[in-house]
Amino acid sequence: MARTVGADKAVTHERIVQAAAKRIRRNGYANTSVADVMKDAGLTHGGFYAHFPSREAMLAEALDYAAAEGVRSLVGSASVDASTKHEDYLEALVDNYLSDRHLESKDLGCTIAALGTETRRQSPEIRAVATTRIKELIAAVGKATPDALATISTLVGALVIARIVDDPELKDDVRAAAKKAVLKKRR
Amino acid sequence: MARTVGADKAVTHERIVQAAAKRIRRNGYANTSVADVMKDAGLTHGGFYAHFPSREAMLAEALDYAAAEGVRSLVGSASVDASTKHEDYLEALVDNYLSDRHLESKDLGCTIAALGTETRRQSPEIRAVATTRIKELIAAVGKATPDALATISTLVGALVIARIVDDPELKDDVRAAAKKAVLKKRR
Amino acid sequence: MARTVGADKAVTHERIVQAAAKRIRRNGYANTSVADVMKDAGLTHGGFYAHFPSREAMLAEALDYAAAEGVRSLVGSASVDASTKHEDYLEALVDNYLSDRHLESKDLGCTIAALGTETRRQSPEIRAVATTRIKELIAAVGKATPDALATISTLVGALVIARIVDDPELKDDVRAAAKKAVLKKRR
Amino acid sequence: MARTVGADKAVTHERIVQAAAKRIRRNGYANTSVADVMKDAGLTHGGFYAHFPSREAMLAEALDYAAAEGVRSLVGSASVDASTKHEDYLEALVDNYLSDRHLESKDLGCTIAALGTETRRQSPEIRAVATTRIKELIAAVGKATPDALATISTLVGALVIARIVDDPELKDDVRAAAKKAVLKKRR
DNA sequence: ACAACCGGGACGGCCCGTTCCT
DNA sequence: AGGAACGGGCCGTCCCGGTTGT
Repeated sequence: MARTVGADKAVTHERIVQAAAKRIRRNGYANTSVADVMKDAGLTHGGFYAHFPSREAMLAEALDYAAAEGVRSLVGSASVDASTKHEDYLEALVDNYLSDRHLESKDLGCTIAALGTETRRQSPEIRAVATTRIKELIAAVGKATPDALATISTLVGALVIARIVDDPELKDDVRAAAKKAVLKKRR
Repeated sequence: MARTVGADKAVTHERIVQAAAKRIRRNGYANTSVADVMKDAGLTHGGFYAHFPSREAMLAEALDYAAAEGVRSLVGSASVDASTKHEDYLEALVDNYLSDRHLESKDLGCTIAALGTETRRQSPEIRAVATTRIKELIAAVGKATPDALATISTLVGALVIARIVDDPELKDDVRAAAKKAVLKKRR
Repeated sequence: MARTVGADKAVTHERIVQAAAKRIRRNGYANTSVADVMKDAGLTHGGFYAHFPSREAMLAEALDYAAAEGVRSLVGSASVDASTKHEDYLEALVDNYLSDRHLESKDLGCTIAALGTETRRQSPEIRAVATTRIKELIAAVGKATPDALATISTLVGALVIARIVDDPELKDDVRAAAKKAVLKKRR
Repeated sequence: MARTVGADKAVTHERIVQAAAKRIRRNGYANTSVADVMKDAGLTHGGFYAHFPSREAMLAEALDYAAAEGVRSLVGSASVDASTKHEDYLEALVDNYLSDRHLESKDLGCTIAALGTETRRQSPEIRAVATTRIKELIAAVGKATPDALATISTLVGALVIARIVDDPELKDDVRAAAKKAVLKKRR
């Protein structure tokens, strides 16, 4: 549709951000080049600086987008409604987080488990974005358990470790241990 | 520069590995250049390929060295001896892991918390090294608690998160929650 | 001592400087790219930063080289020896400066007439180099006439103007007027 | 931005030329980008090619405008009227040209002293424009002295040199020598 | 034989002049 | 006249061989 020209630009901007959000989770910040992102978005690298003042700014937006999506998918996927009991909700959430799909996912999912150790070395702007979204995540998980901080820590750590190791059995053990630890606390 | 004339080749090799081990934790794999490492080691980058077949191989050795050191420092710092009670040992270990010094440390300490999310994207060789060292870490922590897997997950996750966020209060909350969760399980 | 290797590097360095010295006079600073200079020097641009910390530093060296050569060619070409009288020396110098060869020269000759108005906009480092060489030029011309400053100004101005205009007659008029003005003062 | 709705196209054209005229004197041809000029003119760079067939054509017009203004300011500032004696007129003109204000001026004043050495490397169109305006300048100065060509050469050369050097004393010496040389000839 | 070094090719982010389509 | 996009170029950096002197 030939809507407003400004809308076109906003749409393109969003497309770039989405492409970048995928790329950073899959390849990390350092291996996310402007040209690659633009190509993923169906554009050439020439027009990039009409949309962002710098690569840095794009990365910040991409992280924001990715992290928001991560929170949504974590909370939302735990098919929850008003009638769900807290215990069931928490268990669904944990199962979702530690699921094979999430574990193997490369360009979606939790940004802490995907970019955590790299985010520390990014600019203050990016870290501020991360901080905001982490607080959001904490608030969301807080609805399921009073131990949101420890729960998130355990889940993130387990996923990071499980994603590193090449031993399938160890992968499973880590996840099982994390699940048990998180749910045990509820008793 | 004829400063390494008397040096054994193995010694030079080791010096390069140590320099790289520091650099990868501080800057990540991607931001660790051959030239920088060699400069840190007091050499020129010209002779690098006399010591390693590729940058990749150096990174693998560097991770191995860094991870071994990480395990040692984690276990060793919790000044433990045969007479120490398990509860005290675990608490010392946790306090050490979550200490300000470790949190702020940039070129030393736990390699999972420093390089975890990047290691997933490295070569199989590097991941194999990581896997071996992680198992070693699990065994070491297993001497302090039967819940080694969950304990490590929680600690790693907490440190990763605390290192990302720019909110000091949140930093402390995350660490406190992790400590409580880890020690509570012992009761 | 590995001086032949080092000498090789010094030779290459010099070759790059010479190529750059030609290029800046022919094309100006702005149109002198690192890749072009390296190509002129028979190299690829990949190795450039082993010889210079930055393009800027190369430009400064290139200007220094070009200006020194300019002074030499101006003074030296005025075939002068101990027996030459001052009047003859000055006239030879002026004729040389205003000669067709110098006028048409694109990559050799006086750097003030070639780069003067661009040098003003360069970095302080480059302007410092230019200042030093200009003082050298003044001293050299001062051996031929007490009015070195005015003489140089007139000659430079005339050459700049003659090089701009596309009217051959005007070119000649400007040069003739400058010559007359410079030599008249000696009477 | 509908701010030029009522503006005549010729007016906009003129505004662009004026902005470009300032920019080329301040930054040189090479550092004058289409986008910057348009921004200075209060427009976006999208509409540029509705006014000029190319950047080159704009530069030619800009030089023409700048040079015409340069001639006007040089002759006009030497507040002259029919009753002014030639000697006084010439002195006023020289003082004006060598004034601190003109020396320090970055986006106004004599285009030969501002763009001389760069103009040589521009297209024939631009050089033709320059030639025409230089002849105009010669005619204007010719009303004050029969030695217009030498006078202009000396003044331009002095200003170019004084603008390069970073030594304030040398700056003054060059200007003083040029003034003396130009006025001495009248005796 | 071996370590150091110079050099090469490629790619990174950023910017520019220009065109197409409104 | 504007907005969006394109293709190419530039500076700087990287990882890695070929060559050379010891």
